[in-house]
Amino acid sequence: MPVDPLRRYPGYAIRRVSAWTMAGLAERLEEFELRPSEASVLVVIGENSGITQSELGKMLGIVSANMAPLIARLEARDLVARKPVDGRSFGLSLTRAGARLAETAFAAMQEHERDLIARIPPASRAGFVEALQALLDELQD
Amino acid sequence: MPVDPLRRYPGYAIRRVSAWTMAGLAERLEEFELRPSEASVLVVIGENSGITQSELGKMLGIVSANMAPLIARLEARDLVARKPVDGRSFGLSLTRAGARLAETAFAAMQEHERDLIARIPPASRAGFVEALQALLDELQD
DNA sequence: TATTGTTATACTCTATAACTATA
DNA sequence: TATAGTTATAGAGTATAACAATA
Repeated sequence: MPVDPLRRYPGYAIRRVSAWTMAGLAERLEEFELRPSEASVLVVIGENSGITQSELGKMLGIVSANMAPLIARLEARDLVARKPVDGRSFGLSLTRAGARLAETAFAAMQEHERDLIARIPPASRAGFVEALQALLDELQD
Repeated sequence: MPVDPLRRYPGYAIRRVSAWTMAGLAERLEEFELRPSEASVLVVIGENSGITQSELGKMLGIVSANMAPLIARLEARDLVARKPVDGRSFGLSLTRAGARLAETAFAAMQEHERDLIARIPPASRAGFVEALQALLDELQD
C-alpha cells in the first residue's frame, strides 16, 4: 500500500543500486580477503607498474590519507612492493603473489560485471553505459 | 600516461558516480542539517503518514537496527511523531515543522536530480533511467 | 514462533586537519 | 612554495548479534 516517492529518481536509484552491487562484489571478493578498494588498487597497479600512490589515488578517487594504510596492508601481505622514485614518492609494483591475486580478483570482478549487465534489459544497456561514462568523465576533474 | 582498466565497467562506474552524487546531495542538504538518509525518511513519511519503521526500512533498504536511532534523531528534533499502532510498532507521521522541512528538502533533492540528469547526454537518458529502474526492481525482493 | 524495535558493536568508504620530508 | 606521504580523527552508510516485548 505504501508509495515510494523516490523510486523514479535516477540519483536515488544509483545510490541504492550502488550499495547493492557493491555488497555483492564484496561478498565475491571475500574468499580472496580483499575489499573492493583493495582489489581495484591491485588491478590498477598490475596495469601500471611503477605508478605512484598519488597517481593511483587520483585515478581511483582515493585521497592520499586513505591510500596510505591501504597500500600498507597490501605491502604487509607481500602483494605490493614499493620502490622510491625520488625522496618523497614510491613506485608501486605487484609481487609474484600480488600479480597472481590481481589476475584472479580481476576475473571475479569481471564476472560480477557480467552478472550486473545481464540484469539490465538489453534495449537499455547501451544508453546505460554511455550515460555512466559521461558522468564518470564529469567527475574526472 | 597511466591506463585505468576499470573505467569501462558499469559496476565500477556506478560506484564512483554514486559516491560523487551522494556527496553533492549531502552538501546540498547540509543547510537543513539533514543527512541524505534522514531527508529520504522525511519525504517517505510525508507521503505515507502512519507508516511503521519496519515498512519504511523495507522501502528504503534500511535495516531496523539503523532505523531506530535515525527516527530517534528526527523525533528529538520534533520533525517526526510516533504513535503506537499496537504494542510493538509505531505509526510515524510528520509534525508541522517536519512537513515544512520535508517539503523544502524534497525540493532540494529534486533540484539535485535535475542537475544530475542535465549532465547526461540526452540520447542516453532514457536508457539510463530504464536500466536503473530495472535494477531497482531486482533488489526490491 | 515470528515480528517490532532497541542496543551494542563493527566494517567500509570517505573526508579534513596537522604534520614530516622532499622537490 | 608545492608535492608526496603519513597519522589521527571523524562522519555516514551498512551490517550482524543479542535482547525485550508483543503478536
